[in-house]
Amino acid sequence: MHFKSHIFPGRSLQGTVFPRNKQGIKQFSSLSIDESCTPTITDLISKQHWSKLKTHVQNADPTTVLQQLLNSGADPELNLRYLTWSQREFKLSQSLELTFRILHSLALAKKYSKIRSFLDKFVKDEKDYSVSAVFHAISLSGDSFCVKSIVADMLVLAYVRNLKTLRGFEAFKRAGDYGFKLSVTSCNPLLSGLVKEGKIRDVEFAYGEMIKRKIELDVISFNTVVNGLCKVGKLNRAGDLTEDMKVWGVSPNVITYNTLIAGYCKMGRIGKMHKADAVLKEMVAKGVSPDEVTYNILIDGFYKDENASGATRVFGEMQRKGLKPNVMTYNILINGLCSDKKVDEAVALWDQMVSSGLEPNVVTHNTLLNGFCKNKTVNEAIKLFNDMAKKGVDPNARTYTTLIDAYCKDRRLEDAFALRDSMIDRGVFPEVSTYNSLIAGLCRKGDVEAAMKLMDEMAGKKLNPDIVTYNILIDSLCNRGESRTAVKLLDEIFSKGLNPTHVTYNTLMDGYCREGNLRAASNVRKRMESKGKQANVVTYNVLIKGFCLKGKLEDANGLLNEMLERGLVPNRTTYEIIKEEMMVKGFVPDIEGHFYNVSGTDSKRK
DNA sequence: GTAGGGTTAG
Repeated sequence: MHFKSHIFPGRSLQGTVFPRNKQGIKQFSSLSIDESCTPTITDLISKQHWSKLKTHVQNADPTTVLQQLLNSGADPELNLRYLTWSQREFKLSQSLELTFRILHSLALAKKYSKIRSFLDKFVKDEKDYSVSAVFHAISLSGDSFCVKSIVADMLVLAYVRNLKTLRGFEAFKRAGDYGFKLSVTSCNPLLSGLVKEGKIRDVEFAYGEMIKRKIELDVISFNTVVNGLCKVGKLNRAGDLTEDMKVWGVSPNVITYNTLIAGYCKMGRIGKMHKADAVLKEMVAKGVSPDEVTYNILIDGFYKDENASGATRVFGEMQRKGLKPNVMTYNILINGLCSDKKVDEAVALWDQMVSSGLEPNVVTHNTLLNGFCKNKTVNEAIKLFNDMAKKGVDPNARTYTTLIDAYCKDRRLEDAFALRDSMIDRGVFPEVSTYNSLIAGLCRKGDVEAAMKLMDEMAGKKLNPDIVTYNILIDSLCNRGESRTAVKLLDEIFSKGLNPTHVTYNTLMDGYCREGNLRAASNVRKRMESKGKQANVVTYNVLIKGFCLKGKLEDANGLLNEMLERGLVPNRTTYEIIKEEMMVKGFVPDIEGHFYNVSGTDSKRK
């Protein structure tokens, strides 16, 4: 018997005009429903007799059938099953209204996991639905405001978990418009997603909204926002937030403090490790005990600040406190020693690590491998690389990239490309950085054509050039005295949605400086600053060098003063560039490397 | 299952 004739014998469904309820959803009159029909359909759905169901409904409008099911009060789970089946079978999208009415009824029945998995698929292949249309559908989906909030909440989470953070944020805002109450369970991942995408303004907006909407923020919410603020260098705001959270009855925990410490460590400011140490003292004073992570962050911070003795001191303190160094601690130490060119000590530490019962992981291997490479002992690196296979530590893309880069820098391009082939053979997929190393190698050789060919190969593998790729190209052009061509790449960078980094601008400035075009260099600086990027130490080094080369020592000195006033720490290069000139002008460096003006009355210029 | 730490390319 045919489904169509079952419901409305002798009438075409499509032509039927149904009365609408107040929400504008078509409704069946109870009189027009053949009571025996829905049980048949629900029975077929529950038994998953899809082909029978298909013959049953094929001449009916699938949407109308869905409405029929909804209004018959059938099990929402079966309605959902019919919904997904009909969409797949008839290659159509059921209306948002009906879809969310089903979700509403599922939520009423507390079948949350069904909703979760449905929404997961929904946000994955949702076509042109605007978030506002979806929210309109939610608002019409039923009577229970509370249940609608739950569905909205799950929708936000579904967006975020499927990396559609922007839509998640949009949904978060819409939820506010409708007054739906969201939970920290979805807001926290949203905050976290926004932080990962560097959308700190949105993070701050969402945070403010959460407070306004009286969503009870937990320690994770605060820590996520603190982390976001730290990532963009807003350390003061991050610190304030740590105070604010107490007002909301949430106490900072070890993760809050670790995040702050890491924030200070990553900042290129003068006295940053002093600040980091201050946070450490503060947390102890507040009764929060530092853990392994705290010490790992500090050790790494001291090494990156080129303060090996500080790092050693903290490492000792960690052990005195009874905290056991873990694999990551050793990785940090080994990396620190390698960057301090003390590869032998790094190897000794590796042995110490092994004898303490810890197993070097792939990062440990990559770190030491890199140490060997950077210290011109590529053969040692190869030995270590071969050891990995024996020990069953799988090399990853970074392992290969490190070696490939070393080969390239060693002008062994053939070996580099052979390694690229071998990694592919072993199922390790090259990354953009792998190609970047190879492109840089070819550029160094002056083989721009081959570099371009490699870019095509990347495109074929769906690997998009990143900002480093462009920086390499820019550097290569600048080295050939084609800074004017290089600067044109900036537009292309923006058009690809990439953001130039300090390196990008600094490389261009360096190019112009070496061409003696200080005016163009300072224009690049202006352009950089107009994008909200302040000159960093390298910027100053490049410009100071440019001025020195032109004999404009007054200007060079002015730049040095400017960088000191801005709290930037001149590095070894800065001093190497200007040492002679500065000494001539009556400045001598002190032990810490800061200049005293011995001829003037100025106090120490830090 | 939710928040913090380490390795590559410029």
